[in-house]
Amino acid sequence: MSAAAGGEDGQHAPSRSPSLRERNREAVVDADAVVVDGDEPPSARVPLSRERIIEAAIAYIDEHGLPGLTMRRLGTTLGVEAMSLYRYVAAREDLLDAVVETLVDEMERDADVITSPEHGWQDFLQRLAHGVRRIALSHPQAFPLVASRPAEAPWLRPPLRSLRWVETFLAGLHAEGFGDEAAVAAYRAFTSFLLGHLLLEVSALGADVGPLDILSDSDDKSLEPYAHVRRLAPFLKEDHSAVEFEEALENLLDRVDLIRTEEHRSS
Amino acid sequence: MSAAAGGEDGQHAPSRSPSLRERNREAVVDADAVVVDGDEPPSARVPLSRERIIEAAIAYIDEHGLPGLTMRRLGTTLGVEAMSLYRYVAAREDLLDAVVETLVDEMERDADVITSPEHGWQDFLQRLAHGVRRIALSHPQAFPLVASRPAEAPWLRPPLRSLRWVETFLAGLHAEGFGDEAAVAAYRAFTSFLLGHLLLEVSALGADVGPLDILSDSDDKSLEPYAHVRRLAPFLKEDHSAVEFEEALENLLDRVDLIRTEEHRSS
DNA sequence: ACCTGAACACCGTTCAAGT
DNA sequence: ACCTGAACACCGTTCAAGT
Repeated sequence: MSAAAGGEDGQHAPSRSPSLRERNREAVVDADAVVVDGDEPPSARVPLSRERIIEAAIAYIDEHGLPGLTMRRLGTTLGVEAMSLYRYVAAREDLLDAVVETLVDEMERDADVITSPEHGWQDFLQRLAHGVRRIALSHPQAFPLVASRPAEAPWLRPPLRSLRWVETFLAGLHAEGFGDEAAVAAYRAFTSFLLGHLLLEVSALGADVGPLDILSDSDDKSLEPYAHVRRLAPFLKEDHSAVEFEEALENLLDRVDLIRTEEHRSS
Repeated sequence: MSAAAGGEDGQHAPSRSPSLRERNREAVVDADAVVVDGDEPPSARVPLSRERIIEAAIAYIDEHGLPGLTMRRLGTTLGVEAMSLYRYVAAREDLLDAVVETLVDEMERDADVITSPEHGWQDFLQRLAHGVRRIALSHPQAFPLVASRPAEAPWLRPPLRSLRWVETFLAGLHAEGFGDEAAVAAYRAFTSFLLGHLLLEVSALGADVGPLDILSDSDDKSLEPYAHVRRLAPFLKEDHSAVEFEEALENLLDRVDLIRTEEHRSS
């Protein structure tokens, strides 16, 4: 049924992606400027580096999907044989871990995300949530990795799965007067809210435009037994992800507020 | 870092799994009893079937993880060459789709899940939620597939991603007096709540027992800059997944109640 | 110091051939 | 009708060898 679609993507991947190449070159030039500061051979081949490989991997996943990412194809993309990559990454698995880490850290360079509350904890959490959402939406193919890679510890919950972000989160709430248990409870609620929404949003983006999508305009026989689905099709097809996100975020903030004040009473 | 762990699992998979074999045999005998009804050759080799393959695939993923599942190894598990599988499944991708479908339909055989409300919609949704949770927890390695396989349509949201379950959901709420938009909004809220919680719970189960897990008992130098994480470690390490789930479910039901009554006022 | 050729053990998948 | 042998094009990964 859906096999044909799936079988396709693992095969040929013509690597015509000028923008990718440019981005890499740019990134490396930046790095050199900082480190070597002025004596790089002018027209020499840009050398490989871990960062360059990871960036290329993210770009490749964004363009061709995760299953399309192959050490050999990634090598070709970088103008190099696959074996060369192993100087910088231990294995494909290691590369995928690095991709997740880089994605999560991308928020640090997001100007709208602040690292400690300036206008109250609600604003703080709102910026954090929107920052993660921006990442998810700009890397819809790669984002699911953030959820599916095994975490380093059970309490390092996706999508805020780095020590640094957990620290930022807890420190922020602490500074805003949250008690210890309340901060942790808020962290838990926040992560599961974010993960559910963003994964769903991202999965909707990648949904097959299959036979079920024609469902609205006619009485498709395959929908025969599903009267309610058919009747509600117009509503189901509407995309409310943005407002849904805002509403759920509001609700979450209310819950967090409850958590906060409840703790004040009891402990 | 975590590369060694990841690299390991793709290699050797000694197939000593008597329980698996037994389950398959049993399943097939059942099927034969219904279809052929009495004239199967007594000690003949159980023939392959799509169901048997899918069941075996689920069992294999549960035991060895998703990346360990290989057409060739699955064949061996079933006492057959890999090529034989292609009589029943179009491709590995097709098999994974079938695994997801089977998992989702497993709820149908769950006695505690009812297919239309008997004691109000809250009870109905509660049973549904717990049913999905039971599946997730009993197949922690396979469950993420439910979220990551591309959906057939954007509005078929994981983890309730079958026409039948969406119909059941909508019909149930409709019967309980929900308006059209309210039922759809409830479906959206319900799925994202479920997905977030279950994915997080399942991912915690599979978390590496790595160096970060020792974090509590000593002042690990790697935690130096993370004062709050270190201080809150005792709280972070506590596992509250069950109560967390119940609380979030309660909250969701409250929200759904709001959605329901709001619609009554406006439309 | 950085990259590659050649090789190994594995993959998914096809198809003509066996029983 | 059902399964397999042989083959193909692809993988990840290692390591000795090239520059």
